Amino acid sequence: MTIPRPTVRRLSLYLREAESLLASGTRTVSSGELSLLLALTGAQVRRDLGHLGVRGRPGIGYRITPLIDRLRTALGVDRSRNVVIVGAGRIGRALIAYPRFGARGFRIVAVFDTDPKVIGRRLDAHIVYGLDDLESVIEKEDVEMGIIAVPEAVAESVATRLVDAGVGGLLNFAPCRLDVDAEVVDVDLSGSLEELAWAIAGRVDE
Amino acid sequence: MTIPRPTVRRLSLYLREAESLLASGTRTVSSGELSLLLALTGAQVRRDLGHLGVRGRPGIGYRITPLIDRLRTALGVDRSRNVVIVGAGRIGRALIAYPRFGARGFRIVAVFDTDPKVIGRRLDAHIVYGLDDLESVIEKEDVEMGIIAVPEAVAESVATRLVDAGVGGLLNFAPCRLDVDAEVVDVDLSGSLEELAWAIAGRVDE
DNA sequence: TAGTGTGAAGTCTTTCACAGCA
DNA sequence: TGCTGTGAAAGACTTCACACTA
Repeated sequence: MTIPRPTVRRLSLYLREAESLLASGTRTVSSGELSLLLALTGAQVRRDLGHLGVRGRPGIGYRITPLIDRLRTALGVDRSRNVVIVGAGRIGRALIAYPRFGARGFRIVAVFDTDPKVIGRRLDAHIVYGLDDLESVIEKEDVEMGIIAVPEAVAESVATRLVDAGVGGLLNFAPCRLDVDAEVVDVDLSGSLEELAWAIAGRVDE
Repeated sequence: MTIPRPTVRRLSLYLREAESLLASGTRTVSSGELSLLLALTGAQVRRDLGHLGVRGRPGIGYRITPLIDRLRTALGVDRSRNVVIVGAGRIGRALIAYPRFGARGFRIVAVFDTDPKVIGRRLDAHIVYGLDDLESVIEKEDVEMGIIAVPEAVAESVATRLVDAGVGGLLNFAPCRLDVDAEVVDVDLSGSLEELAWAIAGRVDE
């Protein structure tokens, strides 16, 4: 039972919405309600939740607590995971204390940089390590994921070192492809703005 | 001739790669070469470029200079566009001087915040404005796009003000849906990390 | 009655495979 | 010969529509 990638991306939205509904005292939600909140169709919501094996009750909808539990296990955020950030530049520093990471069980256990002026400095709760310590920290802290927030020029070499040290997943902010033997999710900031420029330019050929 | 959304997302990659090839002195590139560089298939590259009306030469490939020109006009980055950032927190500050925005013609013309301790302060080349100035600056500077880097609680009200003031496109970093009459591209940082967690958890139901 | 679960249909995207061309 | 451009096939995802049910 494999879940389509577009569904996976939506699971995150369902989880966020379900938690918010639970916080507001709601116990149960229908596919129609969720579809309005998230700008989807009811059929899509039912299909997506069906992929997870979540069953709703006709006439009622889905019970929120089991829904949240199932979403968490499906996304793999039902337990804590250790994460390192490589690159203590602007993007790296913005992510160090990003509260939503902590709320999903992603624990930033170390931050690395190559700049001697930054190494050893305290950023939020973290002392910045030199890149030399990468492998030892990853092993000691049982790191599962890495965030690449370094310049393009060194992104692939950093990625390779992370993967060789045992990291299985990379969140890549560098504007290039990472050719490594690990799962990679790219966050393409400029690409997203270009997609937006295309959309407002009228979506058509001039 | 409308371009599929998945193709649009790749156009940005082709543009990046083509510029890099041009810089290294290459004049011509085949679909096979591009597909290797970007981890796509040759057929996909040819189909994508075909959507743009770009023609290659059998036996040779695509001429890089016209390819770049065509990609730029298709993406709507063939001219400069004025952009504002709302929210001078960690994410907003990381984006103020993000060099790839400038390289694509996105000009950050103003940064806004509500925090009196930040308003009036200089961040890179920008003085932070109070939110009160939002509408006047947008009008004066002919702003086409806005970047939402504020907390979820105020994201939608900020978005509505931007759109009412005439901004046609929003890049949204807040973890919520923006229900506004404008093009919106979401950058879901936590969602991306959750997608990665799902991927390394084995992509299957336990 | 209000809402689920799901075959079947529809739509969108990718890939195949190959004629045609410089 | 090496590579394009593209019908046709395949595959992936979404939507329809409705029997079913608590």
